[in-house]
Order: sequence, then C-alpha cells, then structure tokens
Amino acid sequence: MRIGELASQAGVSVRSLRYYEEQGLLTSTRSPSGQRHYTEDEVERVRFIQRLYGAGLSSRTIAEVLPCVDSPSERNSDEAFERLVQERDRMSRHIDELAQARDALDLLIDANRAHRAHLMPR
Amino acid sequence: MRIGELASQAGVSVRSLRYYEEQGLLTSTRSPSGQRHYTEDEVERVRFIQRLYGAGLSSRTIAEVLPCVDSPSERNSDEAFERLVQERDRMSRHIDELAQARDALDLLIDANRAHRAHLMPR
DNA sequence: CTAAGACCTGACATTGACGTCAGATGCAAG
DNA sequence: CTTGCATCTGACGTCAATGTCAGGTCTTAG
Repeated sequence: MRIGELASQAGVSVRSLRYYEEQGLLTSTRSPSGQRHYTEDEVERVRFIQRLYGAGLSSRTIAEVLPCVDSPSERNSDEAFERLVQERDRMSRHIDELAQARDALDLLIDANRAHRAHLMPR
Repeated sequence: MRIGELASQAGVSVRSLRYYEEQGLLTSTRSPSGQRHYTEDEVERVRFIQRLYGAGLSSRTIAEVLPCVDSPSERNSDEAFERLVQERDRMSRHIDELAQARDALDLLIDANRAHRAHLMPR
C-alpha cells in the first residue's frame, strides 16, 4: 500500500508518516519512481507509535525503544531494554501525578457543587 | 515577598511567574518602584498552577478554571464550572489511555525478559 | 557612596511534532 | 493524450511555555 492508504488506515497524516521515517521509526520500500510502499503490518506499527507519542514519549525515545518491539525474540541491546523499563516507570509515575491532579479537581468540583446546590433557582 | 523568593519557594523560574501574570493566572501588587510583591498564599497557588500544567492543561484552560479555585464559595459562571468538570473528565480518559500504554509496555518488557532469561551468560 | 545582585520591560530564540505550500513527477481513467 | 489526484523533496510556518539577552532601575551590604 502507498502512503495515503497507510495514513488513512492508521489515522494519521501523510506528513506524520514521512516524519516518522525521517526519525527512524518507520521504514518503507520504494518503487522505482521513488514512491513509498508499506505492508499491512505497518498499520499496527504506526498505531503503536501513536500510542507512545500519546503517552508523552519523544521521537528519540521511541526510536531507542523500538528494537525491543521489532524483535522481542532476540536479545537486544541492554540500553534499549533499560530504556524500555525506564519509560514504563516514568509513565507509572506520571499516571500517579495525573491521578492526584484529578483528585484535586474532584475536590474543587465538590466544593463548587455544594455552593451551587442550595441556590438552585437561577 | 518578591518574585525571586516566590520562584524559589514554588520551584519555578522567575520568567514563568511573569508569564503566568501575563496569562492572567497570577496577580501581584507593585511597589512604588514597580517591583512585584506576593503573599505567602501565592506559593500554593503557583504550585497548583504547575500541577495543572503538568496535567496537560493550557494557560487558557487554567485561566478559565481558576475562578472556581479562587472563590469556590461563590456561584461562579456556569462556563467555568462546566469547563472544570470537562477537564476532569478529559484527565480521566487520558489516565486510562496512559494506563493502557503502560500495560502494553509491560507486555513488551515481559516478552523481552523471557528471551533474556535463558541466555543468562553474557 | 558604591558595587553587586535582584528586578524591570521588551524582544528574540528554542523545541518538537507536525501543517502547509511550492514546484516537479507519477499514475489511473476517460 | 490529458486531466486530475497522489506522491515526491525541501523549506518555511506554527504554537506554547520558557530560556536568554540587552539596557536600564532598585535595593542592600559594606
């Protein structure tokens, strides 16, 4: 499939796919005329990359971690594996922070709701 | 207290404090010579603002929500309150996404660890 | 008084993941 | 063949929070 097809299937822009390739997150075979071609598998790969971006990883970090995705069945570099664990932990900490922030908002909501309840009219 | 003191107590840069003021998140009284002065309370306010930034809210969103923080004991505009609830929900959804991403990383870690275990030497 | 350091305003620089545009080429349908 | 849409490369634009710098004023210790 060509780049437009992959983009729509994975739900990202064509621009993003070229950017991912530039960042070493994605590879493509080229037709004689230079157009990029992808296999079906790339759809999932792109979706996974999107998840990592959504989880706050940078292109560089994703690139460092991808070897473990590409061949979990091989022994990859210790750095890649270490980075993977490290990012998982960072995400866990971030989740905790977010949960705390959300709880703070919940308290605020309750406080505000309390003062709204008994002024129902208007 | 002056701006440098607030900055160090709240753990942010002086630049950021001036930016917060510019964005309407923070106010200051000015000395005759024009220097900003703050009360102790502002420390907590800044820390709270930092939390919201950390939780992914933009300056504008924080500004929209702050009325509910400043006077939860009054009836604030419906828009402010609605925004507050809306952001809380957005955060909850984001937390779920992050948790899913983390679980995906956990699976990867397990898969990789499995292939590392039995090649212990080296 | 004077030097050092904190503060002021205003402006330009940075970073990352894209958007967008220009100009050229490729490809499928009539 | 040609029209029109997809694709190519390369480059510049964007946005938000903050860094950084310049040139000037304030404050405080000695």
